[in-house]
Amino acid sequence: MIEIAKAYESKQVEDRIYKFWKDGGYFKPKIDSGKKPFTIIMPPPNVTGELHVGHALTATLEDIMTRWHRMLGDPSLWLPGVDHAGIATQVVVEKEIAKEGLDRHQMGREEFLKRVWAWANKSRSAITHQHERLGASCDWSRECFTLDDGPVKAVKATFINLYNKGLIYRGERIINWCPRCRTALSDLEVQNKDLASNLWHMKYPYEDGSGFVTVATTRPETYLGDAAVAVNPEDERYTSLLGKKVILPFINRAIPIIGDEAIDMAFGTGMVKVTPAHDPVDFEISERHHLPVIHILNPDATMNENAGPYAGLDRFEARKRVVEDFEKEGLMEKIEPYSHAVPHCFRCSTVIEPEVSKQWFVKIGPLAEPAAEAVRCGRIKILPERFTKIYLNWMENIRDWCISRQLWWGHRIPVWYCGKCGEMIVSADTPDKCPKCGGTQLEQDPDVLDTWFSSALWPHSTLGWPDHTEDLKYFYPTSVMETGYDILFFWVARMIMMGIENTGDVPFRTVYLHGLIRDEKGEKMSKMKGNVLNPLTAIDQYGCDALRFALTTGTAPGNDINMGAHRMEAGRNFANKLWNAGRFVLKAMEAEPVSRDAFTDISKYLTETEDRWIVSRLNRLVKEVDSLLKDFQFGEAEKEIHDFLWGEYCDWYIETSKQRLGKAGSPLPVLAYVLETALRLLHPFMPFITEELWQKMKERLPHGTLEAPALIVAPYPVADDKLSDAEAEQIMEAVMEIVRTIRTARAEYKVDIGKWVESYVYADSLLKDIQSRSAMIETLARTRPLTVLPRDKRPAGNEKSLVAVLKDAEVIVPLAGMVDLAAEKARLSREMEGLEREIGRLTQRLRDEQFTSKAPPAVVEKEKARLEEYKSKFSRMQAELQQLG
RNA sequence: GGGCGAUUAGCUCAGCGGUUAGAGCACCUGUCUUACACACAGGGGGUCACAAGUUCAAAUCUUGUAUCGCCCA
Repeated sequence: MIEIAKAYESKQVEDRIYKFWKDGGYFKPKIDSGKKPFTIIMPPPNVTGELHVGHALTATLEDIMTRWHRMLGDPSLWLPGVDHAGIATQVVVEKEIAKEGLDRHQMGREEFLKRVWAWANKSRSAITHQHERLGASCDWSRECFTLDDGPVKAVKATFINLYNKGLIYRGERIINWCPRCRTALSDLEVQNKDLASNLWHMKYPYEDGSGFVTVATTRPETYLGDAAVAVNPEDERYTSLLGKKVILPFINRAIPIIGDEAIDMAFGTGMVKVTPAHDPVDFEISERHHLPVIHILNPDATMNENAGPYAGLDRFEARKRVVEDFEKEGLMEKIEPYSHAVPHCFRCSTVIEPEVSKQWFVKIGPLAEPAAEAVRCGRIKILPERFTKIYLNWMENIRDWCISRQLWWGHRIPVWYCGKCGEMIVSADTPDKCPKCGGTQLEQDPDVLDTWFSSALWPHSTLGWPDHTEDLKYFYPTSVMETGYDILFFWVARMIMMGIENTGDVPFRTVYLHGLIRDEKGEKMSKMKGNVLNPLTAIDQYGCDALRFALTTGTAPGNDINMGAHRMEAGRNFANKLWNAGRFVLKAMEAEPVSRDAFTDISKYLTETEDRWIVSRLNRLVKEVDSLLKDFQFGEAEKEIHDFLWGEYCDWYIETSKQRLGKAGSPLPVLAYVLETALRLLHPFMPFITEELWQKMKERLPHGTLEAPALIVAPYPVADDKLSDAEAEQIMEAVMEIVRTIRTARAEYKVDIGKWVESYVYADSLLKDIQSRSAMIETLARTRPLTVLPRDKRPAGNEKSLVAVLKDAEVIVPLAGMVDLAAEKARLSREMEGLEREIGRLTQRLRDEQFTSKAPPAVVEKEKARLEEYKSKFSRMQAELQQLG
């Protein structure tokens, strides 16, 4: 037989196993109309570059669910894909060509797009490779890109449908303009940052020269675009001023003082300037009062010709100059420090300009209402539940969605304009002449759609919509949408709106949101800080299973995760522990064959108490994991499996089995059976090491014992209550307690590791069971001779011994000459004090009629049993104390 | 300004109505015991942020306070 490596070497395993799965076709579900499928559409990562550890978490959680369902026998589809990520990718490639001293305008649209495609193709293969390294069991045959023909068709169909229904319109409204990207952005793509700035109190003289008014603003340069000064009509300070006019200094434009309810009387002087072209609230005011909309900025945020003396200046330079000029003329009443939210571009962090612009919008109300209702009535469940409120709050306060982008990379808007008659043609195919005037001078809208417009269709466009494909019929609505909570609005909310609109059904039943990955100190990872954890580096260093363990264990759904080397080390150590347990069992299997029936009916091999115990514990674990997985508590499920394998199977069962191997009544069938079941349980979480060990077991078992060709498609364990055995568990608890007690005694009195010590155990009810386990106790505790006797055989006397009173037994370790009698007495007394306190509390509680009548009977019974146990322990301790003299 | 989350052992976090509250790491002691030193055995360490309330029973539910973080406006 081939030597099995002493330590688990992930590098020797992962690529080979992944190829084995892929070649075996296990990732591709078989459509079976008799079975309910399980479907996850992967939220597509951006094609901007490589995956980060947040994507690794997404992939791990989705893989856990997919593998679990696949093992349950559900036709399971995990459909992978990548997002063209319009603005993000364009920014990245622009930076690339900037290194060559180029910009996209010099290059031209066509050349530039070639570069972006080259970039995208490279990234796509990198992303695929990374997913493979992560063990992702997704169906690569269905892999999709948002600019593939299918999604393109879906985008066009959706645009045209919505346009025809009047839900897409073109209009002049306030949008967010990024002067660096030179495109409009939606409200979601803006990040507000609180910045320390000033509130400038500027004076505008009355037209009639009778004085001046003072307005407070955070953006003094926009005075150039002012169309009015506004006060609240209720504001008694200013009612007499309504209708008067003031002059804008330096440009000498007269503007009226108007009254509008939107004005906050408490802000500044209660009198504000109104700049309709560059402020959302002011724009609304201007519509109510028919004020002129005066643009003062060029697309690159320099001042335009309306800025008079400031034309040509950058916006921040203009601000400086305006302030200086007002100060020089004594028109600056005061400048007070003021902190306020300033909008920034979420991709390039440039300060955004709110700006009136002609753009395409989605009228969102009619889409949002059914989307909100689907969550409100529970057709879609959001986990953790607290995000439901956040979702609904957003949906209920949503504003129309600006979907046109002045970018080149993306879905071109399917609209043409006739150069002759100005007719607008909305069409999926390129029209050759104007349907109105027959003109052939048609020009397509130069803009592309917001990336998130195509991602919104993702759960159905990937399955073939608008065509009525078999995939769409079978796999839609999908089961779960799993993603980070930071993407709730971008993705999930819009997918729900568009899914319902296009298909009439919700896109998914459950939304599972995970937390963000932070670094070890809890700080957000960013390239700037240099604290980014590259998943491939982590995998190289610790192994994929270790990384997956680190990402998902000991975390609660929706909570942020602090990642660092420590967590991955823990994962690696666990993998190694499991590997060595496997190595132990596999080696034994080479020496001693395990027959097939151990896997069909283990009960006939449960010869000893510990066999019944471990199988009983395993069965409890299976039940527990099942219910945790159903409840989306992946981390908790994984931890339970970890604790069982390490703390029970390795620490106790393997240890006790060593003495029995190779003899009659060998525990090997049980060792193998429990390990095989545990491997199946653990497989969704740590797929590589489990598959590798499972295959090695399969090789060492009679042909056909393990029916499945691979663990990835082996059945997930099902609990069998016939295997649970309370009696065996009680006996083993007593045995383990005895062993631990003797070990502690040895350690406390620094008994040489090689030295055997004598010990006595006195018991009654479990006497026979403990006696039958005495060989085991001897070995595990290195105690010999071990005498197990009924309590009435206990000789009187006060030899200097270490004494411990346990739940079902007393343990005496003589340790001649070493025991400090006073210390022993003190220890016993301390323990008794604690017991006394507990006894008092329990007695009182059980005497309380409220408790006995209101608490569930099981709880009352439990408390009674505890009281009895403590009382018994207490009186036995009392007796021991007396013996010690 | 509104909402959400966190506050539990030195650190990072689980637990979220029912035993005297757990894990990993770190720390201390001892072991290379024939699966594993990426390990084994043992140990120390916590008025579960604070206050009031609900309950037979609160780390767990409610309300308030404080500190930190996030989201929205």
